[in-house]
Amino acid sequence: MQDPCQAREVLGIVGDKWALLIVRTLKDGPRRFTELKRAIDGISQRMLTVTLRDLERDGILTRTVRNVMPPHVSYELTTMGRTLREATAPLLEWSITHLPHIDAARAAYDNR
Amino acid sequence: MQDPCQAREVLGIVGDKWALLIVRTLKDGPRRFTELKRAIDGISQRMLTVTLRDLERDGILTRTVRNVMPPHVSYELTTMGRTLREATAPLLEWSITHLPHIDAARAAYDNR
DNA sequence: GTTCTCGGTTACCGAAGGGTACCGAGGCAC
DNA sequence: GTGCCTCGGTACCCTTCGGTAACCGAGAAC
Repeated sequence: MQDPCQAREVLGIVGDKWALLIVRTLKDGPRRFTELKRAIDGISQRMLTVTLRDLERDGILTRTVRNVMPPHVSYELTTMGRTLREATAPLLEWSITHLPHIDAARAAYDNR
Repeated sequence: MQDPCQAREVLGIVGDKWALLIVRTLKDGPRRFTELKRAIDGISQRMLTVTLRDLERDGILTRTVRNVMPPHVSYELTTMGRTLREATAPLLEWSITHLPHIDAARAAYDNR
């Protein structure tokens, strides 16, 4: 790993809370906008729109519009997106397994 | 992975650009404040202070002060911090190797 | 005595994050 | 007709994030 400082700007994108969760949710295939909104608890409509747009711009996922009414827009990981998914999986797993430890550490810190 | 939504708040911490870079920089042992500042190109003094404090609070690293003058403060990963380091390594590596692809995708998107 | 160092803290302020209300067009019930 | 629903997205607005710059205190170097 020769230049971690150049990675800074990339981390600004993929090291985003919502981006990580979106990529994770798309791991099993394409999803529609509203499906993502329902699957990712707590994300607002605006943040979903904005983050999807950013990820599309960066080539992580594709956006496919079918011109029907009501609108049908589906999002799917690109090849690069799938490699990103693999790279982020350990971090997501870590977050879930260590959530209680972090809560405990934080409580201990705040009681000092 | 049963509850990705609870992971959201954890990701708010560890999925932070600066936190990822700090954890990475500490992988080879303790570092002093100014060493970190020099190693992590582009971080401001304020963000280094704030992020270190958050990571200490969450039990990712320890802060050791030696009461000498000039001050000597060193930061070191905890056991949990080292497991986090392992979980984030793939993402950092991915960021560095895919930086050019992302730049290209973004340029293509913006030219549309 | 002036200036440098380390490891911060604080005030200021612009930029970015993020929630809510609203939109448009078709379908359906009545 | 008239309501009201859905889907995907935007406009508005407030709040937090985060960079810059100034300051600190005590020793040490010049």
